[in-house]
Amino acid sequence: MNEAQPDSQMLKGTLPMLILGLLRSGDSYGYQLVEDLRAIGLAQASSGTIYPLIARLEREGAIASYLLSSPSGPARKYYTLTDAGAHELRDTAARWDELCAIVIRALTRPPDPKE
Amino acid sequence: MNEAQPDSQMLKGTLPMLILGLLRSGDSYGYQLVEDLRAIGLAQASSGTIYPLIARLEREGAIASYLLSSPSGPARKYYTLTDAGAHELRDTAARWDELCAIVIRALTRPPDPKE
DNA sequence: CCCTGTAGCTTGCTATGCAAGGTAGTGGCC
DNA sequence: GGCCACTACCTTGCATAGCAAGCTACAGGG
Repeated sequence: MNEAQPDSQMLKGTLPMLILGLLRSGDSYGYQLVEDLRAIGLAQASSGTIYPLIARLEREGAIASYLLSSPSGPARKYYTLTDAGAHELRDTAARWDELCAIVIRALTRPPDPKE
Repeated sequence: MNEAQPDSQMLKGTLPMLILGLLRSGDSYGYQLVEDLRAIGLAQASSGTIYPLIARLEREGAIASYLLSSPSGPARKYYTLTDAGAHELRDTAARWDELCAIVIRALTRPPDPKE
């Protein structure tokens, strides 16, 4: 029943891609992004990871922010994907695909007959 | 022409799986494993990464080693997959599959209609 | 008045990939 | 002999990034 959770090391480098990917389907804010990540299977997603990450993405220009008041708490800081961010997402996804291909090659390699 | 290379962060946590996967097709040694990783597409694979990693895997009992003289240099330290290592490989591969599923969910999420 | 939920953020820890460098054995070349 | 290249092993120091823990603050309910 307990679904295997990807450990935190395995997650490294893929999280920015996940955030940018989520933002592609509409603007969002930190708290919501954490919940979205949990909803798609990343139970370990924590705000201590996400907030520094989105701060970095904004600093790098991949996302931009604006404030909107919340009906149930402090103001929300919404993030939107910039053109640079969309480009970055495509690049990162290409690297991800390449990594997937490498993993497949390593795990499906035929047995060495000389042994 | 230049194939996208997965960056080093993205690689974290998957390298042990790759090593164990390669060893499943036959015993090998550090130098050879580095070359194998390059052959399957990981151009950045370096001995400074692999040697500490296989040392850790042996310490943890996932692999075991034995020495064999080389026809062209110092003795080779061959590594073989233990039962624990095979088990570890299955577990890690399950976590990898789960991560792949999460990535797909994040990148193929339908656009938010409310926007 | 406190507790829960929402929403933002920081600090300190840790794991790990990698460049750089170091040692050694074998063989080829001048 | 002296030098270089290739093979083969290993270590040190650094940078990155995920995460637990903790902090502040607003809103509403008991």
